[in-house]
Amino acid sequence: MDARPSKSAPPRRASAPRNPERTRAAILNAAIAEFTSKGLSGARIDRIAKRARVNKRMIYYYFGDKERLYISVLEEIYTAIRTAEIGLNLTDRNPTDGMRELIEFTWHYFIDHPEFLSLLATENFNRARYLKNSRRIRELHSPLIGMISDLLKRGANQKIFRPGVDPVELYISIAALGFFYLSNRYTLSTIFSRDLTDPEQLSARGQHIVEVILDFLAPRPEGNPRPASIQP
Amino acid sequence: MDARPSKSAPPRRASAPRNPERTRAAILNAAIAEFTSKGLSGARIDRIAKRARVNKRMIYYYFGDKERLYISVLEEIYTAIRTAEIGLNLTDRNPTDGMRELIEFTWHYFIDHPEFLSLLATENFNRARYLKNSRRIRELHSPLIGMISDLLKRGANQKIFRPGVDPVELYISIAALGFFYLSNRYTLSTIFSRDLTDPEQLSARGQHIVEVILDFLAPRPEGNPRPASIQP
Amino acid sequence: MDARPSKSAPPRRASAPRNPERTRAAILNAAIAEFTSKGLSGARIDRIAKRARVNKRMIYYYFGDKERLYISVLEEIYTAIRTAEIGLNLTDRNPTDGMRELIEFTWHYFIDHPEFLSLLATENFNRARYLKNSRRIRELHSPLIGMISDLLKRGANQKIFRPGVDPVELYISIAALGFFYLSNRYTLSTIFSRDLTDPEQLSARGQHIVEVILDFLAPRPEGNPRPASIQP
Amino acid sequence: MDARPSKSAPPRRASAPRNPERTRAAILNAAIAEFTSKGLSGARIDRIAKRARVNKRMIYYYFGDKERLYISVLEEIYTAIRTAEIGLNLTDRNPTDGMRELIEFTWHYFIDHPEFLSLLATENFNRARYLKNSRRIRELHSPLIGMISDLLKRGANQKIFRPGVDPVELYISIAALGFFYLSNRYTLSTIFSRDLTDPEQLSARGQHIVEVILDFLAPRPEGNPRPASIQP
DNA sequence: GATGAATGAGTGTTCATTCAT
DNA sequence: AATGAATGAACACTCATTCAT
Repeated sequence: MDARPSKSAPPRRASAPRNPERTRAAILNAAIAEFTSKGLSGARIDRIAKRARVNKRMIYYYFGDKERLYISVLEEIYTAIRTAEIGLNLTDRNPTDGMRELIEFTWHYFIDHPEFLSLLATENFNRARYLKNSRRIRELHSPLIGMISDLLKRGANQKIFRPGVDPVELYISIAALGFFYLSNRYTLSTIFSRDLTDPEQLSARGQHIVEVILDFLAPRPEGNPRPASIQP
Repeated sequence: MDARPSKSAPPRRASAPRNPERTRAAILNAAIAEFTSKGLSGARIDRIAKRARVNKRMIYYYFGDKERLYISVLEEIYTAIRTAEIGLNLTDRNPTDGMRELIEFTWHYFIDHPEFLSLLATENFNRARYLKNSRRIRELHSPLIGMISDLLKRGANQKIFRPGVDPVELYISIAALGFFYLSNRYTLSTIFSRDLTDPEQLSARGQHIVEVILDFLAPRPEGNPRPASIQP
Repeated sequence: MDARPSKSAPPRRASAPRNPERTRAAILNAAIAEFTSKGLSGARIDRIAKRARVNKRMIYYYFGDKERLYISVLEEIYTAIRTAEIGLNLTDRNPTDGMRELIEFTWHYFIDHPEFLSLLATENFNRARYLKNSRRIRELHSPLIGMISDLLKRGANQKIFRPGVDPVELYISIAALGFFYLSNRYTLSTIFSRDLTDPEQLSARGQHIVEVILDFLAPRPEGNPRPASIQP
Repeated sequence: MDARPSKSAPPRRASAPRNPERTRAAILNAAIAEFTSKGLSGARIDRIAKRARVNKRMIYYYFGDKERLYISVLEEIYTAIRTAEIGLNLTDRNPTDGMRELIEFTWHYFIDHPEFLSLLATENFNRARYLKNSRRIRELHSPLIGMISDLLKRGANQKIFRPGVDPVELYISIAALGFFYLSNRYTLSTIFSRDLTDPEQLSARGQHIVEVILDFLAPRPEGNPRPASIQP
């Protein structure tokens, strides 16, 4: 109604104008939140703009379209976890300690980064259609496998790990035991009438995962093979 | 469906008109396919009607709206897996055999029913908002837990399973090791450059899961605690 | 502001509801008007809906999208002129009379149907991209060429027309002399400071066109070739 | 443009920075191309900037807005053809030769300058709304009419042209026979299944136009009026 | 003179749902 | 029980134009 906007109340912005980096980051963060909570087809460009306190047009200016914004989000979150993993520096530890740390790190990373779980669920729902179009992603993951291989090798040499364990298979199991629990806790809590989000439950789950993986890695006692594996 | 197609016959339909049960079933199956491949927000009522060869209006006639149709789909697929599990009749087998059978059944059920994985992913994405509104679901799952409890108890009594294992925690791990591998195989295949859908990979994964779970269930050898669990 | 729409004034509609043919026709006529005045890229689906007093969604229901609506418009106007031409029944007249009638009909059709001129201008601007995709168009135009060929043949036999005139080339000239004058009258009026839309100007132009074409068709007088064509 | 591309050179531009004239010309040429191929409402400021290798803001700096840029384009192309016509120097030739040269020049100018045809089509589509706002345009066209009047007068005096021919009407016909053929060749080729763009067709059309116009200009043979013009 | 960043009002199109028969 | 027609609220994306430097 009033043509003269009052001096005292200019609308606050998350990104100061004329600050491209901040604008871009604000959009990216808003997009992570939106895609996390709504998925790809459920996400709304309008809401992302509002969350980022940015003109909708800017999203297209910086990212092209919804799809490429989504791909940027994927690259962002994958880069984040792989970067954090490298910071673990497991190569200096004894194999068991190192393995336990990796397991616990993974578990806590999943707990602390629900957006990672959610976005991966979304992307797998789409059969990784968008991830496949990302160039930056491919080379990102070999350090992780390298670290795990190193632990397994040293552990086998010291006879504290069984030999012949495949690092990819193992990592998938480490991730699976935590990822599935967390990403599916909503239906699981409902059908089993147990609140899996409860801190005690989470803590117990963490120990369970460590135990399951380390039991699997333990070498078979000589002359005393596990009953489980000698079933006819 | 019609064995005698006459010349003047109108185009065949999945559901003969004036056959309520068949119409309802056709809609439900079409909805399962659509929600599986597109998710909740991505699913289109129009496409479901087309898939079911049914007038769009019929969906509202039989199911009320999109949300209630989706809930019916959830009830349908949960009923299917729990019914199949009861058919296993594990109570007559020795604990190790029974456990292995349950693990393998679960793994193969997941492989054979991608709609189950996909719909659960969708529902968990929505934090089980719709499942919670279903009355039929709650009582469906206790037989499964009952069966697992029975196996664990008998195994512990015979000293072939370690004592004190929680049946819900265990089932979650059994499911996790297969579910995560399958539902996330698209991103995993991409980032690790390995085709996880390959039949050999699937077979190896099945054996891996059995081994991981049975290793965990194996009792600790007396005087020979696993190195893994005694790390300082 | 008022949530209760008053009984007395339900918005009038051009097309009664539940009358598909009328709805379709209303949309088509509105589209002709809109594409005529704004062109393809300037036309607005919203305005067409408003003109047709129809819900915007109905346009997509009946025509698919803007492009297919535009193609339907093209088919409509081409069908109209070719149908009108067939009604001329020139085959019963003497060649000169028949030719004059065709010329005058064409001239007056152009005057009376500015939408025809405008839509053809639009379509040629797009290099007939859309016309080429129309199946219904191709066979529409041979009757016209057939009629002209008949006139030319009879005229040549009676020695009142020169022989060897190509009917397509001739029709293009007949159309050109009227079409260009009318479609370009706006810039021509401006640059030559003469109101070409004035009825007297239009009438004079009609006579001019007849004269130009019939002069061209007249056979060369024996031993008296036209000076124009023997210039060194 | 630059003959000595140095190694460290920044990407070449159509307009070197800080060179106002070149920048302006680059924009104008890019605008001609864009308006020619897309029309007024279809033209995009962004694309013009890209074509001109110039910052979008510069267009506003030099031309004010899209509309004024478009008007500048119109002025440019009209100036070009009228300037070329003056170069013909018809006043020194005999009337028939002069007329034939004017006809052929016009025909070839249209063939060689599709942007002229296209932009006039666009402008007439808008009923010359923008041309009317141009001051520079009005006085541009009298030399052409002067030249035609001179030819007609001399021809009539020498009895090789019929008397009383209106120079504006005649020029419109000369232009019409070529302009319509070329600007509408896309739909005409489609509906008559004949490739009007073919060089042979173009050549035949040129001869046809000359013949039609010169036939019309030829004086009526005494005592032998053309049959065409004595119809009751 | 020149530029990257920012904006608000559209654009064509889609969707779940309801109406009338 | 079954159907074609109709609706309004979104939705992703675009555009000419302006701001700040």
